[in-house]
Amino acid sequence: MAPNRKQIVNPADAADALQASPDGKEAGSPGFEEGAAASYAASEPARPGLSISQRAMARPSPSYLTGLNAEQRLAVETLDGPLLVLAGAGTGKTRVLTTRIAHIMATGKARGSQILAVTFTNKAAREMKARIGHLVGGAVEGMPWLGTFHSIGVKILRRHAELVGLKSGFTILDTDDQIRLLKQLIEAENLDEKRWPARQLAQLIDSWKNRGLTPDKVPKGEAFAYANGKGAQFYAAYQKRLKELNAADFGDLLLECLRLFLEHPDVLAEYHRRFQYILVDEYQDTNVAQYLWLRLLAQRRSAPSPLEGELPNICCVGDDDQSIYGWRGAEVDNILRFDKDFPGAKVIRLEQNYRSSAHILAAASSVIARNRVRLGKTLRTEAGAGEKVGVTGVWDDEEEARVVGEDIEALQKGGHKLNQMAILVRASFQMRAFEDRFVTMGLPYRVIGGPRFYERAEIKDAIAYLEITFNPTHDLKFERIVNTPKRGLGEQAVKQIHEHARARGIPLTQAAREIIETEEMKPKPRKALADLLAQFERWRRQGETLPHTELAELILDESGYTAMWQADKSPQAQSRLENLKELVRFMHEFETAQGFLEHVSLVMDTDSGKDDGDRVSVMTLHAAKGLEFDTVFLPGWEEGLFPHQRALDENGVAGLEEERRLAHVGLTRARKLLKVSFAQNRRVRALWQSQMPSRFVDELPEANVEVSEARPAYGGHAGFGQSRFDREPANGFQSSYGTPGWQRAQKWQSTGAGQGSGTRTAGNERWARKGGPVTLEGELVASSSVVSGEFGVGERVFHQKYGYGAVTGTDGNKRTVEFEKSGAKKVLESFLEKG
DNA sequence: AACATCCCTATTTTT
DNA sequence: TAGGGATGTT
Repeated sequence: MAPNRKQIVNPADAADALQASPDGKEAGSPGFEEGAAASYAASEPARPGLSISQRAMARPSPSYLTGLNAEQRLAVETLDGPLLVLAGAGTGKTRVLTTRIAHIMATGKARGSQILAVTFTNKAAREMKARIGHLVGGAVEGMPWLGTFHSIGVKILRRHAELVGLKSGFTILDTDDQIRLLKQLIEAENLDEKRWPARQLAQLIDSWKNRGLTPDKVPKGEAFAYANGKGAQFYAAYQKRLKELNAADFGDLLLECLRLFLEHPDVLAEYHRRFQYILVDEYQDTNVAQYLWLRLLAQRRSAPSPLEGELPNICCVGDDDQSIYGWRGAEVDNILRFDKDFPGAKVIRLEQNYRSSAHILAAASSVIARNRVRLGKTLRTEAGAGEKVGVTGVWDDEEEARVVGEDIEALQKGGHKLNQMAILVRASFQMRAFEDRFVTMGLPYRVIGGPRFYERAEIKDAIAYLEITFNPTHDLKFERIVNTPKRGLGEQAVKQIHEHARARGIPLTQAAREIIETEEMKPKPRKALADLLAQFERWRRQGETLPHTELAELILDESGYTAMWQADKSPQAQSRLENLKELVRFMHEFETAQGFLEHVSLVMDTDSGKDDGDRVSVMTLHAAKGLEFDTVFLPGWEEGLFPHQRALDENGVAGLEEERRLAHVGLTRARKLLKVSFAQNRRVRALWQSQMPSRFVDELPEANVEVSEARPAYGGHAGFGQSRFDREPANGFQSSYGTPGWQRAQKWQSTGAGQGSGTRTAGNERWARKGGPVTLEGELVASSSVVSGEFGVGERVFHQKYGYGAVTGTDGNKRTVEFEKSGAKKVLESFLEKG
């Protein structure tokens, strides 16, 4: 599908297309907060309470500026004109952003309410609020325009809803609703839903919206990507339906805002006056629509004060090397092009890394340096060399999980907190092996990301009940729960309601109400429907008096929804009930049901970030962006998995580079310890595949890597054909043997419980390790959990794979053994047992 | 309406 | 292989 959708429209062209509407009368346009705008003038101090001398004293070095390095400080103090802050991983990006805001307010350049600060996630917005509050020493109530693109979009849209064909109370559709709606449109067109899935259309429409394309602007060629050219028609029909339903989907929150700004320059001008400073977090993740939105807001034609130049005060912070969301519309190009989009822009690079030790940083830098499309940064650290990056080859995913599990246990014994360890995978199916292993080990872990709270069916159902109670015209929510739990309103009944509604052009609930007055429907469903409608009505009345949380409980109860799950004997039913309780608990944080619903439709993370103890985190690389851990495990570095084959197939070099950025994100999550691994064999769907180590493994510089055991003796094993591990055994792999790192690895590999030598350099940690990676002689053997003692020459030993034999030589942690059945082999001592 | 069976698909995922 | 969704059967 849409193979080259990214190439077709140049964002800049799209911008021009959208800007075609006249624009120029905002200069003296009357009205909105004219007076207020005047008092907002930048020369006026925001804190008139401060005397000049007080402010002057604060000027030399306000306390919030101390501790910033030179480049950070410059980024904070360069207030006027466009500024791009290229903030490498771990360089204090959020600190700069928040300090900058504090600085703007402290210097009296603008008040909190005149600053637009956008983030991508609610989490980021929350964090910024908290940190600004900390800096300013108080509440952040003064920053109403700090939020996600979407939440700010909604806020603006609600104020001017009528101008784009909505009413202020419009609802926000989630993906389910969106697809249900499209399905109906597709059915109405008598299109084969099999051949043209609604899901695909939804994605297509999303991608158009991401690029700021309204139905009339969809490129001809792309419209043909769906149903032989009906794509754009469906898009237009869909938008029309949304307006009828008084609803907007996520894309609309931005796109309709854009339309609003373009069609109503006076409204745009109002925001021009309002926003004296604009700050954008994670700029590398913006899509075209967001870019256009920002550009419109930033490019005010008339400066509010003659003292201010024409240059917009927009500051974008981001890192092109951490752009990993291209697949969902992000345009790295936005950040790459910043200085062209905003003439006169200054660029400041934050290159001082405060997170990782030198080996880790060097490894990460070297990998990302292979990307051709990047602005380029050179990260520095003052931290010590630290540990080299561990690279391990293992037999399969099971062994990988075991090895990681053992490492974690050893670290834990050495006093490391599980909270400071993470396993970052490329694809979520990889998590399973780890979960299985951790469960058997009894190792506490938590999975981050995964199916989100709000995406769970029971949560959506509960929300649908609430929504339909307060908003009877919400057809999609009605449909969702008419027959959940089953109440005899099957396909037939729903169809009947639908037809009536369509014929009369009324919402479903109203149609239902009319139908039950007639004899049209069979008695049974008719009664069920009448009961349901009566319930809606009753709940609505009760909602006027009951607190919303009690109402929610009542609804879940009386609707039979809770009972439905109680009766369900599937294993997940219990957790679903838990989730419902959690939802109600969560509602307590809101004043009203409406407030809750608004929040839920936008902020779909519950961030039940309760501290549930010391646990290892397991998550995808994508989910890890922005986080950091002392120890990071990066399993599954295999060609096809990472870089993912599909990224390569669908996006070629660009896809590879995004995968490489993902690798870079993963590597830079680690503070002290980083362990990369790859398996020779992995079950991909049904069958076992032999895997080749990822090219990214080879891109890790020799000098910063410590290979622990991975060389198969014969290159015949398909998996290793082209890797360094066998391409250049002499100076590649083997050269590591002499390094201190390698010797250290040997030491802890051979360290067992029965042995006293588990201590290791670098700090006071003790590292104990049973078993180890087990690639030997091209064959892999399951390691026994039984830990061996020391075996000397002449001792009779047993090996799980090769059987009995006698030790004939020693080499570090390896033993040469003359096996009775299979001849001489060199094996890791830890796999030997007493014979 | 409930249950069985077939068929398809299978990275990453915020809002 | 597994899970979900759609279709078919009782």
